[in-house]
Amino acid sequence: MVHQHAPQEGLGLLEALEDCGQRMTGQRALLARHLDGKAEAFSAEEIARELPGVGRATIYRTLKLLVEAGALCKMQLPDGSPRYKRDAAAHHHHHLVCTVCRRVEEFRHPSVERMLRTMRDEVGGTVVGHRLEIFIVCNDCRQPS
Amino acid sequence: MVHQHAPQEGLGLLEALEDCGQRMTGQRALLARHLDGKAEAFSAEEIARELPGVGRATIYRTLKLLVEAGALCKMQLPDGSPRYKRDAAAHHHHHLVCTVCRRVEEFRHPSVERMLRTMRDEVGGTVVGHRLEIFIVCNDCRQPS
DNA sequence: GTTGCTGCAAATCCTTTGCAAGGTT
DNA sequence: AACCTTGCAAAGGATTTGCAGCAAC
Repeated sequence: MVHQHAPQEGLGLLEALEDCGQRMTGQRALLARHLDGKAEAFSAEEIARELPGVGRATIYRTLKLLVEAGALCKMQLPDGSPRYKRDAAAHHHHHLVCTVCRRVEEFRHPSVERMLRTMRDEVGGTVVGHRLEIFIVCNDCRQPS
Repeated sequence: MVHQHAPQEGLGLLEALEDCGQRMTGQRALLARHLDGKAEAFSAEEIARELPGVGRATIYRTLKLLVEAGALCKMQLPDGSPRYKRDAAAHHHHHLVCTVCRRVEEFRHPSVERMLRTMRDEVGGTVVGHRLEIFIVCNDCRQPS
């Protein structure tokens, strides 16, 4: 079985910001609390809609901070539209994206790590990173014909 | 060794368009001939600059046709900026992106296929696609300190 | 009191689209 | 002739940025 990370809380996004030496403002606290509650991937626009009290610019600026802090990861759906997701795993993981409901799951699997280790040795050059997304139709979306 | 596809010609992009039943216009021929000469990945904007005689809209429309025809693939650099690349391999492959010079190579490797086969069985849901990019510093960019 | 943060609006980047005119089959 | 394609300019989505005012440290 693939190990799918539960939508656990981790450290909380506010803490992530504090750890970067950022000032603690009302907007950031609001945003962090709001995002902490999101198990699923979301778009910046969606957040702007849900938090009319926080300016769009602040939302984008804060999301970027959180991505840089490693507390969120930014990814793209198959059609290229951007989504953010709480980084439940403290570290390295990959994404499983349902092409129907657009839900995103994080996963780890030894076969992926094995592949990456192999590539590290085989590739001409130094591997500095990667991106892996697997597109699926999830069990919930596979209609019970 | 990874099998890196040489920047070979393949079928030519014009043929790809013909095969889709598209009309053969002067702009399309120009664009196809121009892209045929490109070994490296490129941006749409770059093409628009290089072919001032062809309208931006036509360039985007034709690039999209070529992507749908499978003759080009569209990808994103690590920073998210979009790039197109001639699809040298007739089929399925992955990308090696140098984070310094931004050059993109296609590659295939059995370890990747093995990993995908494993994931197909392990994942909860039906796998319908994937995206894999490995970011490197290529040998040319690794400065001879 | 500094320095950093916010919001607004304007600006940017990448791309799509409406529409009238012209090219292809 | 019928239908597709083109180009222009406007529209659109996602983000960024300039800047003045305000809040955190």
